[in-house]
Amino acid sequence: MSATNTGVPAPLDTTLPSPVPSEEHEHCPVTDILRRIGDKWTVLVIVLLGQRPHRFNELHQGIEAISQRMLTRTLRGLQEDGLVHREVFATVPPSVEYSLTPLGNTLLTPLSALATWAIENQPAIAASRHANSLPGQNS
Amino acid sequence: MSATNTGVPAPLDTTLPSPVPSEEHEHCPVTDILRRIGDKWTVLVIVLLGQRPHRFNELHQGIEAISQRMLTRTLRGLQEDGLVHREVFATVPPSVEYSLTPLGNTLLTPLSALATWAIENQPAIAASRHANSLPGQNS
DNA sequence: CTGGATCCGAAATGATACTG
DNA sequence: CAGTATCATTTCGGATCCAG
Repeated sequence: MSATNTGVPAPLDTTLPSPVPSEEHEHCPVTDILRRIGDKWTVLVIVLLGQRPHRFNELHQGIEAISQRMLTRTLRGLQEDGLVHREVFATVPPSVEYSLTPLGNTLLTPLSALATWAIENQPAIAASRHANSLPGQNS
Repeated sequence: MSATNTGVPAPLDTTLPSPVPSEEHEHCPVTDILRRIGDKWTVLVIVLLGQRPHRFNELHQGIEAISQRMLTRTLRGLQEDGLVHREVFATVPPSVEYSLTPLGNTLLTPLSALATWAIENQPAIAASRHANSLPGQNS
């Protein structure tokens, strides 16, 4: 049933295209993208690569808390989706340079919007989270 | 594999784990938000609630593929962060209405930007993902 | 220097039964 | 109707070893 809209226009200043296809067979691409960039390190890698191309060890040292395995997995995932370009230089020792593809570069725009929102509202979220986690001792 | 539990007491999976068990390293709020909305169902719930308030079963039937457990956990997480408001009506039978808070409503703006990007570039991503997964005879 | 392979624990998710 | 409790499965993430 796609006609769930009973003539009630959403009074929102943001026009959501229609990210809910209401089809259990097909999942919306929004969820798909969120599942891709919603992991622990993907966004950090994208942001770093958005500044300039990095080599493997540059990324590894730039994030510092990521393991080699997760860095490789993250880059492979981004590369598979066409967001990151991998170029191997047959030097000695070998070096691999990672960079954002044009497609990956366009992701920086909506990602920065979300980042701005997160930074702006992080105190409010932290406050609400902390308040709801505590038992109501005062009232 | 087999049940080789080393006497681990059954953890209560319905209780939300402590957000910060100890003096964990402080990570950027962007990653924090991505970890929150990057799960499997949170965005769908936010979008549905962005259209209009929904009751529990409305959300459950609107998504259809989510289990009661995950719907409850998703709503609890959003409620804890102050993005979703929960109002109980002491009727018979009881009904609970969920709606976006003003803070949660502001999330729709950057989320719609990301949704638009995802819908726009979903074909390109799917094509790249499919091409790289195949043993294609490229170059 | 890059990164694949393997093992392990933790967390997320799903299915189901039960309850006020 | 709106959850909660429990269990099983999958996925995620880290540590380590090993290879080109």
